[in-house]
Amino acid sequence: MVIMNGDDEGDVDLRSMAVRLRRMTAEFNRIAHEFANEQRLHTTDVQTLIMIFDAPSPITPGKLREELNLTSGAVTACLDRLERAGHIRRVRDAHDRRVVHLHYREAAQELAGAFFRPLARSTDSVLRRFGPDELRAVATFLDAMNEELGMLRSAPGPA
Amino acid sequence: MVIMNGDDEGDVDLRSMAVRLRRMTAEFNRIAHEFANEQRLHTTDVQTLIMIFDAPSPITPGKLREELNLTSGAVTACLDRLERAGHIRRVRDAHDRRVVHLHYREAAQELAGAFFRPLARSTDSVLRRFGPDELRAVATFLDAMNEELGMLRSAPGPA
DNA sequence: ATTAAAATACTCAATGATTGAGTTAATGTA
DNA sequence: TACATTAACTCAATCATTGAGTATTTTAAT
Repeated sequence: MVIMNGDDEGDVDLRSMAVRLRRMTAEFNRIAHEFANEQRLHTTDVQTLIMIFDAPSPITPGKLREELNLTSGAVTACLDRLERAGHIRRVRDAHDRRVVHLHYREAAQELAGAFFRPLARSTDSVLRRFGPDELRAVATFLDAMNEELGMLRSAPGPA
Repeated sequence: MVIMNGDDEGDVDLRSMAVRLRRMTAEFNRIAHEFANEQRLHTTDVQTLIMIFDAPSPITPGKLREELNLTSGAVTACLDRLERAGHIRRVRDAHDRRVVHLHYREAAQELAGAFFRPLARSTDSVLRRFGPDELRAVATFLDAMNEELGMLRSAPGPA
């Protein structure tokens, strides 16, 4: 069977899909970096804010360290910057007093709005073109990718 | 109509889709950062290498500056590191001698292999679960997103 | 109870990538 | 020929990140 690389008619092969995915990641990163520059923030700070926002329940510095692949010192410095700028709040856990929970403030909500709005518009404009079945396929694909990628957490190598 | 947020039965809404996309970007970034650490490279270097690899024709430092949202000084430094490490080659354009074209060397190919292999395995394992129609839907979605995100290039603001 | 080990977040000096402002060289234009 | 533009580069200053170590709290063992 001949492997076709194009988007036009042929099968969707692994390589073309991987390039698409990498391209999208690059686009997202570029936008995040652009936004960070505008807001006098750092890319790390923006990534951290997004993590804090998207987390279903208040996240901890340790989890952030793991998710962003930073040292604990870098996380502390990043949280210091965000706290100093009034974007987040540190809250000590009452039961386990070693743990800190991170909450965002209104200032950060506005910031997040400014960041997400254009993205949401783009995403919405794309989603509108698809039917429910196709959307479900895309959602299932993304969920599967996220689960699969989540399993690639430095299986080898020490902590 | 009631907006449902879950993955189980309800419609796929904008919010849930946006979160999925952000999550995937975060996973990719984490993996790239992890790989960079292992290889004693920087995240920027890895991103640059990926751009050089995925570009259909040899890319220039100027294009990189634009894509990665860096200053030209940072790009030069990054390319210096990659060239010193034997990953890339700078080639002056014969016709416009201001322009430099970037080519990768074999060393970089091996590096890219080490980086992409696990990702490819994950992607492949996911793609295998979908039929041709669904795959086409996903591919179309990604293409549309990439085009739409590509249009979000700092429309306002000076260069 | 007491001690040791593990876990969480933090501190701080050193490193080094990135910025910001310029320079150099090549090309296009009046 | 002079002027403006473009592409890449240089370099001192800045500041995020690392790496090693500290402080505090919790868990497990004796």
